[in-house]
Amino acid sequence: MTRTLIRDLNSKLGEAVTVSGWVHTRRDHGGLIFIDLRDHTGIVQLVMQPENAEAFTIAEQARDEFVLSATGLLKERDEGLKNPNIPTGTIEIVVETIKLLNRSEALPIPVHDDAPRASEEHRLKYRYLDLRRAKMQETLKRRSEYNKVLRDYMYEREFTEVATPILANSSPEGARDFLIPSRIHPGKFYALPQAPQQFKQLLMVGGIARYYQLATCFRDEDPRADRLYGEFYQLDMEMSFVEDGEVVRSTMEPLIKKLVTEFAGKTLVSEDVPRIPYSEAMDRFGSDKPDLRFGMELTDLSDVLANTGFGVFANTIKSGGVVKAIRVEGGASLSRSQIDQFALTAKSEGAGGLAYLTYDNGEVKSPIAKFLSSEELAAIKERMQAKDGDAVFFGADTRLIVNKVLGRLRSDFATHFELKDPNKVALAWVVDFPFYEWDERAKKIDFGHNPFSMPKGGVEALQVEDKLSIVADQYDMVMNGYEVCSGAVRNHNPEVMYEAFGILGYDTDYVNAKFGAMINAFKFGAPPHAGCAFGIDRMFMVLVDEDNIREIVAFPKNGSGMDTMMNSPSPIDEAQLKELSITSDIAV
RNA sequence: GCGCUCGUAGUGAAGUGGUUAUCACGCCUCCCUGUCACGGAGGAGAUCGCCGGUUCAAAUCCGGUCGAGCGCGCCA
Repeated sequence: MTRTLIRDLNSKLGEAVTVSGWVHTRRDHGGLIFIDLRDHTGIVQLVMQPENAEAFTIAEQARDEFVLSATGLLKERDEGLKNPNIPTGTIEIVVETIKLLNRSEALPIPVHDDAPRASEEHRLKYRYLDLRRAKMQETLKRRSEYNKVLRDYMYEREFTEVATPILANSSPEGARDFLIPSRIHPGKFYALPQAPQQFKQLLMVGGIARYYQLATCFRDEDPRADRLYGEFYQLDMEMSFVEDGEVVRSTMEPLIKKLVTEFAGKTLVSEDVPRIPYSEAMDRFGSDKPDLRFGMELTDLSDVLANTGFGVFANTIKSGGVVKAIRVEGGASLSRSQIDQFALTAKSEGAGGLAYLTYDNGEVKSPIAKFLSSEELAAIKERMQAKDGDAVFFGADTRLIVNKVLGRLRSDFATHFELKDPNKVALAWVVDFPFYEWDERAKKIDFGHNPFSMPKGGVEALQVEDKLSIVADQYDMVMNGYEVCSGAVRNHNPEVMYEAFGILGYDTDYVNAKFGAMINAFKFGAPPHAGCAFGIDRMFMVLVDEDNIREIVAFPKNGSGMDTMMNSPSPIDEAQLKELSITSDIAV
């Protein structure tokens, strides 16, 4: 008899049916056994009665996660026996025959969603069992739907999906590469692409005016809760002959809004997606990826406190630093030990300490209040618009450190006071990233983001005295405090490339050697082009309310870059290494 | 590479110097004909991550080490 999916049973009442799946739970009453059988569409109750000895014996031996195929009469349950708590609670299958398709040992981790969840370490080691949980089943299904939305949208707008090479070339800029030794060319290596950046620009030169790809990207950098180790996916896209805003406003914004409202069922904080210059984002929010679901902006108090008697503030300002503050609504309710925790966080971000004022019953309370004049206290209250119940937290240091510390605190306070509404999504474009940045360790300037973007103002803009003031025609999209996209108007002019690298001290030979394909291609009628890439794992994570990116990937690497289930990475035997002309003592 | 937190039966947790290390789920045996996280009786299962130290006494305190999570560095 053909197998029926459990979700389709309702249309077969009164018929003989066959269902296959796993033993979800078994309830043995001695003279009557129930088994809840689970397939990928649902759960149904099987009833085994002793009159049917063969089936009854198998049911007696069955245990959790045994694999069964059962045939019997599908009937509506008698009144009083129905269970309104489950979708198939009004029906059951009175079993005639059972086939035991496979057994299962006692489970190392629970498969039921209502059981306490095992540690991530165990879940990843037995991921194939973890994936049986309804939550994980649902997540992978949603991910598939999400990918379909992306593909359908791009296809409908006449973007051509092109696969670019996985065996690519090492790039001198950016993250660490994964290298693949070449067997045919001893001593030479492929690299897995960190992004299809150069290939997609070459596609523009190749006349594929609208390209996209759900591209696998590889980077050998340490992971985070929102960053996978090793490999991740981008919705990578590029367009030729685009006018200002065509990539961002007319093409990608509607897709992201559709994902937020239709796919995720969330509300946009603002239909209009603000463009915030990088420097303004750092100043107002202390972050280049600010969460705009809440305010709590950073306020500069350096002018008010320039001549204060509080030495820490005065000395900071005198030596060129700044004093800024955030007002935390309801912050006066924080206990001393809670504030100590936030102070610890502030220190971990580079602060010397965490000064604060609390407002209660018309009074200011603070360990530092006695160092501040009444005029200064009044000015702070006025500037911060502080009222009873609030607290004001200060950062005093270089502008860089103050922004970093207060930006982190702003986010942590918002989490503490539950200001991050999971049903809302705030989008923003952060624009005007610096073309060059000062590399403190190397004591030289380097590319800020991406050597392939166009400096705003073209080649003339590169002539200015202060190279750090040059702005790139480059932008990020921020979603609830997560960077989900990076894009740019590309540089399609070899002269600008040479000039941009020349400022860093690289001559044309260097550029020709490292980016020969692009430089050559640009000499043969390269169209102006622009594009972007969305980190689609991370964006999906935000849309489905997960705070760890490994939760939305079937087989992620752990925090040490290992797959403890497959035991990778693993040693390679001597013969394989020899074939790759790798001679060393690393073989085990 | 650095910082913070954690490591106790198969799983998840409790135990912060002193009886035989506690509980829940799971597992094993037996009983049970309407349960649905079935119920009842009994049982097995832990060198408290590892090494060293302090102490009359260490799961507990100290040092080291290994592993995990989070953060920093890093991520054009």
